[in-house]
Amino acid sequence: MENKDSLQFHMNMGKLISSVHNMITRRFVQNAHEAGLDISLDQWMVLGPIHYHGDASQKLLSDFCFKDKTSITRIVNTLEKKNLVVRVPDQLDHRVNRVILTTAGKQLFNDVLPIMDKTKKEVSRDISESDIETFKDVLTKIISNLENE
Amino acid sequence: MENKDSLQFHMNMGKLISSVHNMITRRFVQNAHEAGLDISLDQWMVLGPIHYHGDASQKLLSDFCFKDKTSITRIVNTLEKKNLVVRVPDQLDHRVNRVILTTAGKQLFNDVLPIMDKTKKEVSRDISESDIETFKDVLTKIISNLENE
DNA sequence: TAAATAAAGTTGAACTATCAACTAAATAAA
DNA sequence: TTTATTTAGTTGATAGTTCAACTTTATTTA
Repeated sequence: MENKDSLQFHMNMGKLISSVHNMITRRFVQNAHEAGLDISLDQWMVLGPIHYHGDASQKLLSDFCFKDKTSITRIVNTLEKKNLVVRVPDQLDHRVNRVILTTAGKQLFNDVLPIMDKTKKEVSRDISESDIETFKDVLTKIISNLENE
Repeated sequence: MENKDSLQFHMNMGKLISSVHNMITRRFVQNAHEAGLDISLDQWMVLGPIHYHGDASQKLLSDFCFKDKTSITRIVNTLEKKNLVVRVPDQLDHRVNRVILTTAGKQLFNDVLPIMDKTKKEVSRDISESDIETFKDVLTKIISNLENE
């Protein structure tokens, strides 16, 4: 495996991020699956803000998750199909959907929290607090670098 | 946008990585498109190792890119459809495909290199060398944390 | 050597991402 | 007020991801 390691050494940032992204996604789904929970990382990333906001519009979810509105439409479709959320048309602005957690959705949210923690621990094992901080700072900085179109 | 910023502040690592991954992908494709080049980040991530190795098997590409063999199959399909690569059956092991760059593939590779550089510069603008180093170290460490299944 | 197992790729299905084109409703401009 | 523009969301098309099931070829092992 020395060959692979040496290749890895040459990986650029984009490839590293993409690889890490895929690996975290896989590990999260795997951990959830082992706990008998059926949820993808993207579904979770949308479910969180829905829980947090109470009645988020899809536009807000889109901004918050840095996902395209089309992606949000389809993830909410999936969540709705699984009876985890419902769309409620806004009374004032008829263009807007408010996305609300069902009881099953709230239940799942609470069940997934420890899975999230477990995954987070596996990801950041043997990495110092200060390195994690720098890591998150850099990620945040990259977001602001790329945000202004 | 203070609201959005404060939300961003609460983003956990997984969400940050996922957001950054999506944003880099988008920016790369956008930069390529502005230069008249039609290539996705995933296609680029596979094209690179093909160029580097000369006659990589799909298995090697899979390991190197940390992508599922199914993903490699489909990305190579796309690259082949665009006449950028060809699959050549291995003479010794008939299970193996060797993936080779065509002339057009080599040309595109060279054309995309500066796009990659430009994107890299945009991504890492105003981030110190040492923070970038820490950032890459953490990514590499996460990969090794998650690699052992 | 014959049978079992492992490895390299492919295919189908379900989900996500992105782009472009679209509908419907709200707001701005004339 | 009527028209133009913007905004929220959906739909269709194409590409990539993952899982499971499958084919074909190599390698083990009995």
